Amino acid sequence: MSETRRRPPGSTDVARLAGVSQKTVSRVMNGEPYVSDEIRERVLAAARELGYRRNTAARALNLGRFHRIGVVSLGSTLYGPASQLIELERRARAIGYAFSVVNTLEGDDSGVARAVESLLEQGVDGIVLSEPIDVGEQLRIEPGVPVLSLGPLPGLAGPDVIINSPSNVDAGREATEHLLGLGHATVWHVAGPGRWWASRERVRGWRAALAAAGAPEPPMLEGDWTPASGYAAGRVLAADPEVTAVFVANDDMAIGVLRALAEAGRAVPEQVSVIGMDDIPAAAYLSPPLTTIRQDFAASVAQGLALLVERIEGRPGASAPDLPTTHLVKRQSTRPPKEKT
Amino acid sequence: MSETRRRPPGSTDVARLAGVSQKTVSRVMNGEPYVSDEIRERVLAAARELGYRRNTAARALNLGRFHRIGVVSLGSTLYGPASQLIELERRARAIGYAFSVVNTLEGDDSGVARAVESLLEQGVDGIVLSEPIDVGEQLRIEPGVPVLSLGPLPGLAGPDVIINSPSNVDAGREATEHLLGLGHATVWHVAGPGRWWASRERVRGWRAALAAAGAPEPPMLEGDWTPASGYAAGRVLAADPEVTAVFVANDDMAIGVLRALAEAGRAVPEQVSVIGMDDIPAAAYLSPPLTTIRQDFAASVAQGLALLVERIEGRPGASAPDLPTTHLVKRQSTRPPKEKT
DNA sequence: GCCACCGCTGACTACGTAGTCAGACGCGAG
DNA sequence: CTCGCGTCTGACTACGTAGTCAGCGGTGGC
Repeated sequence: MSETRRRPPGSTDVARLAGVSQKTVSRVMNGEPYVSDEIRERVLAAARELGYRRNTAARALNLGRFHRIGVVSLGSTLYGPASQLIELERRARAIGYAFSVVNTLEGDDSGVARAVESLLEQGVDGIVLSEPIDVGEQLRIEPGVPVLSLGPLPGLAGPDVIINSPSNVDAGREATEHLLGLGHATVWHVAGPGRWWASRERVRGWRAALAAAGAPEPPMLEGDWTPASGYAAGRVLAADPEVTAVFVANDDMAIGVLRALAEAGRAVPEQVSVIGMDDIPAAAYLSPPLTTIRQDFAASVAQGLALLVERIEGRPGASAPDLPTTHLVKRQSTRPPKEKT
Repeated sequence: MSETRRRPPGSTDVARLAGVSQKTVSRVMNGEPYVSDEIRERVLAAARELGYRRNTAARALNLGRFHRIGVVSLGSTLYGPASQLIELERRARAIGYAFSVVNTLEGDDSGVARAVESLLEQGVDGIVLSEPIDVGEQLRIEPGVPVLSLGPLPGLAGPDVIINSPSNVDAGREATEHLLGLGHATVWHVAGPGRWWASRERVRGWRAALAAAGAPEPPMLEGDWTPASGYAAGRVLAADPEVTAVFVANDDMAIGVLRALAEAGRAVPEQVSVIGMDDIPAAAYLSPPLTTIRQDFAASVAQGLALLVERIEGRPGASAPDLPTTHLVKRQSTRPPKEKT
């Protein structure tokens, strides 16, 4: 007569088997003090026997917490965002939080707001905006749910908003300084989409480095992170003999730039130096192997999540220092310019 | 006297404001029939005013369902797996399911079992094994939670297991046939890691195509999906003048192979044809642009998830037909072999 | 010897939702 | 007019957990 369709065992079932009260089972499962070793053992044995597992729903209902953080991602397969997402999951799980993702399509303006709403509906204690891009509307977040934005975002405001960003300005500066340091008169830039905060920051770093060196600022090209857009920008650059050094805002676009330069017969690095960013696994195996800037997502993500969880759990928490999270990987796509033209 | 720390409004609060019973609010929120239009409007207005949102925890507790599917992923940034993951999320959300991810590190043998356990703990109605790789132990899944494996997996068994795979055998066969069709005497193969089901399937397709054409089967090389491992394999291939055609199991490794061949002075495609797999965005911008096999994850993922949800919800469901989900993208890295040596 | 206190345990209850069941009302058929 | 039915609404309850508080027995101080 198995009319009960295999309802998973509850703490009451364990309690019955162990001959204790339901509350005692709860105490044991939560590792609370004031339980004798003998009873603790008996409860654990009973739990093991029944395959007992705490019911998350009941727990969340009672505690008012889900122990879950939600992430709004753009759903791209780009190396940078993907790495960051993986790192977020790793960290979240390490500190005892489950991990939900909602992807929004870039270009869908109401996407972010809808994604946030969807996360709130499914129940999360905090939200991470993984790749901050400008959204058309003002983004108003339900008070009570802290939001961590991995980069500042105009239009995103509220008492529960935390901003914590990897140092993209530094990255842009470092790339540009590397090329200037090799002796190039100036450095061209193929930027990412202007809507992305990360793009704009890299541009700022580039500008800052040029200004500091007193180098003229060439017109900026803009891509959309894809090799195709890099290729388009590369054709423009290849047509200009003045161009001797290019900072491309990610490695994928750099692949396109490399291709365009090769097709135009502009040798890299002999005639044109190219530096990318991200250090994708393929970077070392391109022709030529690509000099690039690598970001340490692990550190910045860990720091951001720590801030978020502090806010969620209401602890004060010492705000960690800003670590340097970016460094140059020298390969063979950059070198000093040829003597004179 | 705001001693209540902003407890989110519940259906009772909405009911009070609308002057109806809590049960009626529940009916309205679930779109049940037998509610007069007037009351429905009043309830909706009250809900809007209070910013009411159904409490997922209470819902899940009552219904015994979480409306959430969990995915065990390998946490790699590889294009294929990443695309598949994004597609999974998209589909899951489209059919009303929330989406949890747990990454396991490859090589950690107990990783998959632990990841599954972690998903069960956080509460999911179904589990997807996104990139099936061999696990050391037998994988025993808690009965009652259906599991969808995106590929068959030895050691994975149980009444609740569903297998649904993209056609990797076909992909391997198609790649090999393309090269044979161009006139190559035989085709070498750089495979992915043997632990991955996808690798083994592609190998099977390769072998089948060779056998069908009566072509000799050269020794197989094995990489780990990375450009670095492709480079290592490429050096071996470059040293053998017999090699005129290579099927590389993914585009990333193909980048490494291309690099190794270029360094050895073996021209692609003049001396050696190379075909990859995945059609990563960069494939069209390599030197030379890479011929490759593209998989349609959208179709296979949608089908697999549909099967899983049928099982979860206990519906019978017509099993969809196996769609062809793979096709050849011809670019410039393959061509007929030179006449004689 | 009495009381206070500590260590341990359990009864009771709240959390927010939806299922069950019963009751109220209006309307048409007999 | 009455009966029956269909439409609409609400009271009550279960779901599984953990917080609160009370109670029990033993021990040490006075």
